[in-house]
Amino acid sequence: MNIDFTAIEEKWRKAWYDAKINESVPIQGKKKFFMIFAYPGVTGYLHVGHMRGYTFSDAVVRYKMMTGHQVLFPVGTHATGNGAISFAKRVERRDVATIEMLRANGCDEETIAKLSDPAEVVRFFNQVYINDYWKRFGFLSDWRRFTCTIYPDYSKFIEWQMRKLMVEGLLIQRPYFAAACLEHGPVAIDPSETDISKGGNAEVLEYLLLKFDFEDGRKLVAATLRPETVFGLTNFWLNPDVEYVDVRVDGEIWVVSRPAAEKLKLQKDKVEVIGSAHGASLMARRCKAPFTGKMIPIFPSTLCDPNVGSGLVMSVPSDAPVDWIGLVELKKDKAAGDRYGITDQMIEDAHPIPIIDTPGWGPLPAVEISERMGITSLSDPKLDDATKEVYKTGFHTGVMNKSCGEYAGRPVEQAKEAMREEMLASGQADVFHDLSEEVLCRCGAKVFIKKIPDQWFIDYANPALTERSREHALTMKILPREYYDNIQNVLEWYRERACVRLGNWLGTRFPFDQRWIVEAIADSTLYPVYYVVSMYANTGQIKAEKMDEEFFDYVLLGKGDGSSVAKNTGFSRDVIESIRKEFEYWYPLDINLGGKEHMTVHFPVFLMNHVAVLRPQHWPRGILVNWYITATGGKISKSKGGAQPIPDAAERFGVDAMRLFYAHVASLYVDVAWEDEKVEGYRDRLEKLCVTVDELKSVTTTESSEVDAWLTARLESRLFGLHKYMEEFDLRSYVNDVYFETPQDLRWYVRRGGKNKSVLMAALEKWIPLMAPVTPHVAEEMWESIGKKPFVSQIQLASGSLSDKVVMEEAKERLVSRLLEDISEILKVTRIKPSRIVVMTSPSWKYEMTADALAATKGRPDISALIKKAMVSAKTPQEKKEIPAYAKDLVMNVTKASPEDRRGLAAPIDELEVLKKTVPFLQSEFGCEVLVFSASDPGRIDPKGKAGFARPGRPAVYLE
RNA sequence: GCGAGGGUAGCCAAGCCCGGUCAAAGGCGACAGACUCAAGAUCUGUUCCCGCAGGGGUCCCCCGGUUCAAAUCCGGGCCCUCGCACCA
Repeated sequence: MNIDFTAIEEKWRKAWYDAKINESVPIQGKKKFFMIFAYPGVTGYLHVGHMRGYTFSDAVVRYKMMTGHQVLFPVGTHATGNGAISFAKRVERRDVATIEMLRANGCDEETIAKLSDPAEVVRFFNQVYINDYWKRFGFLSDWRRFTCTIYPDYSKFIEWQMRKLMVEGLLIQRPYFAAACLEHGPVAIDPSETDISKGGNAEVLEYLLLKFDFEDGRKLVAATLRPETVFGLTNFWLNPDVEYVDVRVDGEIWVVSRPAAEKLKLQKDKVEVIGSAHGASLMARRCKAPFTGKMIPIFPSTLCDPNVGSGLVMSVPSDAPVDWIGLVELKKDKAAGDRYGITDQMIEDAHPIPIIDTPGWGPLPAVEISERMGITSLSDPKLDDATKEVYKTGFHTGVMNKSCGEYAGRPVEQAKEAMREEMLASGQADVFHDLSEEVLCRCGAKVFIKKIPDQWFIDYANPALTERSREHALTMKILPREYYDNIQNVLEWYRERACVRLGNWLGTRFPFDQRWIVEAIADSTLYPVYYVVSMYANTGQIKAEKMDEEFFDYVLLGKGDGSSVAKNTGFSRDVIESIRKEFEYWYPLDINLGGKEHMTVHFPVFLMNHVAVLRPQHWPRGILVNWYITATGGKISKSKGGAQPIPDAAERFGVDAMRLFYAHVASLYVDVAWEDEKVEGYRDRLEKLCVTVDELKSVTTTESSEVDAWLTARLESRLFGLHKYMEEFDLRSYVNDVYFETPQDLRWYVRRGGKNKSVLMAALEKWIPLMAPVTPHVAEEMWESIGKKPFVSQIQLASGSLSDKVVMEEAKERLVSRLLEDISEILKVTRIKPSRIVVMTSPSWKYEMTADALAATKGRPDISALIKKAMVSAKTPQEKKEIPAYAKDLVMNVTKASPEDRRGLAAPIDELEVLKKTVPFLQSEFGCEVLVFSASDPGRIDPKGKAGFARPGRPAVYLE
């Protein structure tokens, strides 16, 4: 069969949206379910991987809709930041990759021309996301509520949120050191290099500047990451070929390199270059080390890079391989020594001083590792690794040794921090930020670290807020389970977070200072709230410019007076009241689903902002995290492309096949590679199911059979299990049952001789709706094909049950299928072609003993009690002989039995009767005569004495 | 640096929290049989090793431990992946 999935999708999509079944309306008194997925940033086309989480959400929402809930499933987009701006810039300068990517996605030239405007970029992609992705996939989202973070009404909401945070005392100001281009302001340093043209992997390093007193009162300033090593100082390094400058800082005169002076100007107030000093002139003189007061000589080193740190370096040859090798080389270089007046004795005096005891290392790790790695020259590239290794092990496992004064005996990790504080407090040191590698702005200019003296932060470290959030998180449904635990730690460790920024960004102006734009995380954490309001703004019933603090306070916090709000905003009182009522109805948010990248950023602040601003009854109730769909070779990247456009994939595989793939290919909580063949497999599966439905609905026979009751019961029990899965949002198990196990049931029914039209139709009427959450288009089509009225999407699913009757029917059929397996196994092993099969059910005493064993079970049944009881009522000597062995066997089986087996064994079924009715089926399966006896029937046919094998649930078999 | 997750049969992937139901679900692939003129589709069966009676052996990255019992718990090791540090 060749099914035109695209046509089916189009048909039902249109039908749903025409009938507006996606529009959310509160029904007071009815249960509600409110779910969102973390809206995507508008930075280009999405790829097939992104649809995983979105589709999962839609499936959950559809399921909820079919189980008695009014649902709200709104969508929006996030355009704050520089994504659209940098996209527009790439288009403007006709960036080849960007243009090609647009064309590959079917974008025409006229549109491309428009996309050099960021606002157009946002408008364009908003439309792409809605139409080409979400509607195309049949989402039952309420489109009337769509919002975007740069809409004016959304901005009003963000302003309100910032005001509330201010009132709560959660907005604080303090200095901050940010990467910035002097021309273009702050830039983001990240591997995708959206703002920059070089240096995406750079890190911001925090150096400590140590001040060394020089004889004339100036201070030589060395930058270091390891202040604790001052105890091992032996000398100072300066580059004789580099120009150094005198800089006036806070009344002191510092000597640093010229680039360092420029950087300092950006990070400290009133920094002034007042003179210059050539490195060579300082050679062989002495300076006084901070902290220890030791006098050390100044030696030349060409390795002092004026662009790194301060351009001056302190030398600790015991723990820094570079310093050690520097000394070794200097010793060999007589010419340099002579030139600068450095004697052998001076170098000799600069021998390494052991300062840190590190397990597994000798007293001088730098010397040791240089020898081990065979490093003898400063040009050896292995120096980097050597330095890292010594630093890492020393920092984590080292202890300051006895020559470290009051710090002796303290772990390096602690000593470092304590010494830093002490030197800063005494004015012997200062802090300096620098980038670990060169970073260039898009404009080509160098990026520096710049002090922002008055940066605003949201105080997520606030202890009360943290505590309340953590407590609330414990009451939430957070999946996967690991994250439920881990979010406690994330919340605990969460620190102040910069919430506004300068520069050219899209977003909302900070209400307390218009120079700032609210940062992209800060404006995307409380927003589920806004979907309640957005619909009214979209329809023009309320106007952005009038949405003031009083308005939001009233509808979201229940504060104030409705008539006053109406008067001041000019909005209709009815509208205001219904927004407020809707908010009270839909909130709190039941589930927020987002990718795993949100675990340490979005989710914690999402939670904390709710806790900070809203009333407790409106705090969120659940978080679901999804892992990624990756490309076979690695992560599918938005910017780097390489993945097929979503509409193309939809056309090629069918939307429902993709939806099925997402839902079933793996648990939500693992990454999984996208493979065309797999998706094709799911498409084939769907086609098969369509065929199955077609065949079953065409059955016209009305004869009843033994298995009619079983099929009905089976679906009851499946239904019951499915709801259990969905309580845990375990869509994968749900799909496995609906799409793979249930068709097996139907096949078994037919194989067993089931052919009753009305039983089959009843089964289809139960089964097809179960597919509606995951493959809704195909489900609607099937539903229609069996003569039902649309929409299957709106059918209420039965709850299912595990009643005694259901258990008994399942146990009966299990008896039959197990017998079938046993016989097949024996046939396989013996390679007999049977002429007759004899089946023997257990003697009654075995049933009795089994019942006793099951009843006794709390832990293990008592073997001897079972034996004693059976012996008393034993009728024959043969029986007495069998009892002990059987009892032992039974106890083992009962302890190991699954709940299902246990229920089956306990079910009161007459095995002899059931099996006698199965004789025709067995005869046709094996093509020979089948006889059924009780093992205690004197007339049984059992020449090889197999009757003893009989157990309840597992009759004995004799073949010949 | 700070933090998280993971290594299961030819492949993908459940199971692990709550030890016995586990030779380990399901899918894919492969093989065999049925149907068919044939192929495809579909259905049935097999797919770690041994076995002419429904059984036995070995197994879930490696090593060790706890236990009557470990894929599952604990300790150590090797390897992989990912998140964060004003991209969102």
